[in-house]
Amino acid sequence: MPIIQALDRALKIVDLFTEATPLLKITEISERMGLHKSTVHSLLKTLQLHGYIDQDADSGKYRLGLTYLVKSGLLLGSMDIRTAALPYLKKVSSQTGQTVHLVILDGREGVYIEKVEGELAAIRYSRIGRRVPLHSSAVGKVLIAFREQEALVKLLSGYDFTAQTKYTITDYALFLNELAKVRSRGYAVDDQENELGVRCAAVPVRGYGGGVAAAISISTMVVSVSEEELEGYVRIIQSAADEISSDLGFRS
Amino acid sequence: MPIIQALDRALKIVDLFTEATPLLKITEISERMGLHKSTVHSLLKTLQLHGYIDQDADSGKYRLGLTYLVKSGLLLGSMDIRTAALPYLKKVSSQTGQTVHLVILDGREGVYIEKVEGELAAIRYSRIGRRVPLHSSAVGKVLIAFREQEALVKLLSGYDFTAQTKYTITDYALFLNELAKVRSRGYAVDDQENELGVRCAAVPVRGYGGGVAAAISISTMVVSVSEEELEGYVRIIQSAADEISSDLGFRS
DNA sequence: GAACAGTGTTCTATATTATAAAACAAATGG
DNA sequence: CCATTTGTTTTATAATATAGAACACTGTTC
Repeated sequence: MPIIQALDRALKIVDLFTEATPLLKITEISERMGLHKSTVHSLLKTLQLHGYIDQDADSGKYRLGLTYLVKSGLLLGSMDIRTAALPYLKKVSSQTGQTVHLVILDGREGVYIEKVEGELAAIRYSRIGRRVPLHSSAVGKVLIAFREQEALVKLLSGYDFTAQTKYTITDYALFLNELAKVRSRGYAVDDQENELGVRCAAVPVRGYGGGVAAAISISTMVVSVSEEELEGYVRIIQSAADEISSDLGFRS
Repeated sequence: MPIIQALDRALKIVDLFTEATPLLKITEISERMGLHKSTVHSLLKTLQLHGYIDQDADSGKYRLGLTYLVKSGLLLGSMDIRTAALPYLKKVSSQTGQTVHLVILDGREGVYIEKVEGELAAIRYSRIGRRVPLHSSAVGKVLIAFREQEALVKLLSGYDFTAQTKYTITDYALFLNELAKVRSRGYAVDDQENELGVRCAAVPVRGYGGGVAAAISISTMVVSVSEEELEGYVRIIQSAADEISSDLGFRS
């Protein structure tokens, strides 16, 4: 097990910032580490670049950076939503026999963070961690439909509406129209827009703050499930999503 | 500004763990970083050593470690207590003309995290970040007096009762007795036990959870302030501490 | 006010250390 | 059961971290 000295030293330096000594000078650090000033300086600057430490404006001393807050929030957030959702996803899948997904927004794409395969359908293209376009998927539509107009415009400026199938919406105005429909109905549909032969529906999961934290989708094969049947499934994933949202602390 | 490559790469790797992709295989990481597997492996193992990433038990995949939670808690905690306390410390100092300290526990020592000098007294030995023994200071006594018996015994096992002055309590049993007195009175006194000519009083500041988060002390010169006057000061720092505790979310 | 001790920073040489290739083992899957 | 893909270990080399020296800057002390 080879240990990278530079990295190891840097993380040990960070450990020097305790409740007792939240502010440290570069000289103090080099003394306590038994390292040269210049060595410590280089390590500190690199840590600072990533926000692991900050430099006090006037005193010039170093303190722990906000990256720790950011990453810990991320840690808690993602842990919660998956563990909260999984039992409900399994329930929906066993009720319907279809494949169910949990997807969150990452930049300008959706990302599958959970998948429960149904007995009836075999959806191949999805996999946990895999990315999915926003404009060609039900989950993608749900993930951005409820955002504020301003944020939405910014997100979609320069967006690449590449056609995935012949049914994919490739026009900006048409897509905005589609999103308005999603808002009014409360759920999104993708009718072979992402993959031929596959029709999906998706509903939003809301987090503590009320924002859309994730989307749940159900994927069906057009040859075996009609549009009417899919609408029935929508009600099922809707109530599952509501229960998950409630578990996450959302009150409507 | 020289950037340490190894450290920079390691922190970039950590950044790959997003809400969207909380679990990553070593191969995925090396692909996305454009680095060799073995290089990534070494970096990961070193990060893991410090708890910045964890390895999933059965899948073998990596995820963000709990160190982020620990350090962010630390960050919030220390930031809150100092900013919350400072205005009250200044008020006490200007009211009394004496020097006021804010001290927290770090291992088996107290550490000054704030100091407001009074006009009348010039306390030389203290300084922010400097350490003070638990057994010879009023703040030290307060910091540990309200801990549970079990934790207290563990903390004091093998404790070094070095005499700071001829008045220092150097006996374990006598010290436990002193701590009992602190608990019953609600405040602690150090009568030239840490420095000849200096007499201090200290009271606890309680955090959100109810535990003793810090201690506030007032330091006086024995030649200018009588024991009776010091008792008057105790009431002043007591109410200051209560207000700070309240600001920190403590409800009695 | 001048000398001084302290600070953080930049630059440069060299020698240590990170790096990636290869070889290995262990698991996965068709 | 062979073929892939995985994570890990080992090893050589070359790139990189390291610390020394020199720098500029601040604030203290006499």
